[in-house]
Amino acid sequence: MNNNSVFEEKLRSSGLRPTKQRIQICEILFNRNTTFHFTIKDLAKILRSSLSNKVSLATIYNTVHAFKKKGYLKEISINSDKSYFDTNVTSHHHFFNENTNELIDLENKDVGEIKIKKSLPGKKIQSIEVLVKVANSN
Amino acid sequence: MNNNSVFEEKLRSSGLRPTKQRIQICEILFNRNTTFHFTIKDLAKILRSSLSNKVSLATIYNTVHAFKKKGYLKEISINSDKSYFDTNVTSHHHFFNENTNELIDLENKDVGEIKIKKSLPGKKIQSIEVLVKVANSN
DNA sequence: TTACCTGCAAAGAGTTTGCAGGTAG
DNA sequence: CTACCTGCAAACTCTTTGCAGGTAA
Repeated sequence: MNNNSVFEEKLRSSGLRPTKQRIQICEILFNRNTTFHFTIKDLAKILRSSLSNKVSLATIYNTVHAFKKKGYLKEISINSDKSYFDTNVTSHHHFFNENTNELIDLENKDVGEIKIKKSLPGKKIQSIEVLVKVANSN
Repeated sequence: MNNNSVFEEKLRSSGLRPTKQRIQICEILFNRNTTFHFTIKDLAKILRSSLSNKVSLATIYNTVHAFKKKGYLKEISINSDKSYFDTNVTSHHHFFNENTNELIDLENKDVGEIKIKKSLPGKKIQSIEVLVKVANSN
C-alpha cells in the first residue's frame, strides 16, 4: 500500500494541496504506530537529515500550524520555552520524565476517574488533563 | 508591622542581598492574600507603573529566577509562548479560562483522589497536576 | 490562469549574557 | 575592600511575516 496516496487524500480532503513538502512531513509525523511528540526543531532536524530536498523553516511552521488547525496535531504545554506537538489529538494524560525531558502518553484507562468538586459559574469544562512528573528513583 | 523588614529577613536568610529592587519585587509578589499568577511582562508593567525608581528587565529576570531557585516561586506551563510564574509553590491544580487566558488555583480538596494505574520502571512520581480547561458555557 | 504554496530574509517577541559601574556587608 | 548586584546593550532563540518566484488544479 502506498502511504503517499493516503496522505494526498488526507490533505486534499481538508482543502490543503498535497505538495511534496507536506507529504514529506506527513510521512515523518503519521507513518508510525505510536504517538509522536516533537518540537518544530525536532521536525526540522529530521527533515534536514533526510535525503530528499530540504524544507524551509517557514514551510515547516506553516505546515505544522495548518495541521494543528485541521485537527491532525495537538499543541501541548510542558516546557514554556518551546512548543511541543503531539500526533495524538485526543484529550489524554502524560508522564513527563524530568531526567530526559521526554513525554510519554498515558492511556485513559491508566488514570482513575477525576472528580472536580468545584465549578465556575457560566463556565463549562472543556478538558481535564493530568501531568505526572516522574524522575529516577535512585 | 513593617513588611519590608520581613522581606529583608527572607532574602537575607536565603543568601540574597536585600536590595531595594528585590524588596520592591517582593512587595508586589508576596504582599497579598491570594495566589498571584504572572508573566515577566506583567511584573515589569507593574514595576514600571510604580512611583519608585525603575527596575531594569535584566534585574527582573535575575530576581524571578533567583526566587524560583530558592523555592519562592514556581514556574507553570500553560502557554508555550511565555513563562508563567505562581506564588503558590505547592503542587496544585488549575482551572484555565480559555476565554480570558486566566489561571485560577484549584484547592487540593476540590479535586478527588487521582489514581495512576501505571508505573514506569525505575521512576518515581514527583508530582501530579491537573489542568482543567474551561470556557463560557453559552 | 489563478489561487495557493514555498523559501528566503527580515523583523518581532521573549529571554539571556557580558561587562562596567554601583552597593551591601 | 570584596563580593555581589544592577542596568544597559548586544546577542540569542524561537516564531512570524512580506514578498518574489514556483506549482497544483
